[in-house]
Amino acid sequence: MPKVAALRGGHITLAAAADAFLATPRTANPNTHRAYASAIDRVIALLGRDRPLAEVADAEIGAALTELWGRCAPATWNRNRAAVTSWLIWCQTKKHWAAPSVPADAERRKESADETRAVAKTTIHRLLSRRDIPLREKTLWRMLYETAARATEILALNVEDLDLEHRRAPVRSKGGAIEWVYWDSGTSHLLPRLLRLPDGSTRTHGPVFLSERRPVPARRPGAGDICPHTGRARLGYDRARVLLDTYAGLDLHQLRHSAATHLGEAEVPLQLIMGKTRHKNPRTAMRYVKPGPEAIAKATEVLAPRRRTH
DNA sequence: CCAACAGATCGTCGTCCAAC
DNA sequence: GTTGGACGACGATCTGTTGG
Repeated sequence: MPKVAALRGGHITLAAAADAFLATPRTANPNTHRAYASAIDRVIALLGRDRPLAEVADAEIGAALTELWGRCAPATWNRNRAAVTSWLIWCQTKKHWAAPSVPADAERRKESADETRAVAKTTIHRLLSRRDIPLREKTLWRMLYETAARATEILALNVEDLDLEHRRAPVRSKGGAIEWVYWDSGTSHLLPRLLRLPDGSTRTHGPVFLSERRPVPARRPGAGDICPHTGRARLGYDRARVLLDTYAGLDLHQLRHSAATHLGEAEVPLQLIMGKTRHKNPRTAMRYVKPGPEAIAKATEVLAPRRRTH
């Protein structure tokens, strides 16, 4: 490192270096900026905001990362480590400041793909056949399991989206493309009941899943999230999450993951499971497909030479 | 009228996942 | 394998309802 650059870096505090980095627009997405800011801010708070950047040793960066996120999941560790790495490399290469590096021993961790938190098929079936579950929750959970869709996608559905005859509905993916989710007879029986109004008629428009209370004036949602028949607001993700947690101790995502896992256990081909879950990347879908001992034993039989009887 | 309650929402941080 | 944008999780908090 040239002496001039080292001198320039010597006057920069951690806080100033962080501010300079974060003030430089990197992406248009505010979430990314927030994530970077959060990670870097916690590190410099630990090390001392007013310390000169040039005086911080590599090992201190490593120790700070370990203290803050050493016990978090690998994905979290890697993400925050990447933010700090990006910041320090920017200081070194773009600004030519004397700055520490993320030490080699604070290496990236493997994001193991084995924990899917899928629950047993019997657990799902027992939950869905319970009699103390209100119609709305029962329909939502069954629909989530049968469609293997993300909870936000199902909660975003409107009555006019539902193709009840063909047991399917379009969901909009990120690129704006239309993808279809499919359900089975269980959901098919429940949906008409859910859409029925007290006077016997049927809801034709607006959110499929509604909150139980009228929206409070201070938090009135947009017109598209209000049922034109009842004035109720669309059921939100968070409320739906609390309900499933309360009744069953499960997460909404576990219904989707369990569906994919159960399809895999039934030896449904990976391509089909990907079609169902609408995963673009086989690696993602493969996380949920874990052949059990029985399936492996059965596959082994294929390799055995045929016995011939003479 | 008040306190307890429960549904609904917010704020913030953690995790997922598909493009690269 | 890496990255960063999108999305989920979860405790805290807000708000309307209910029973006394």
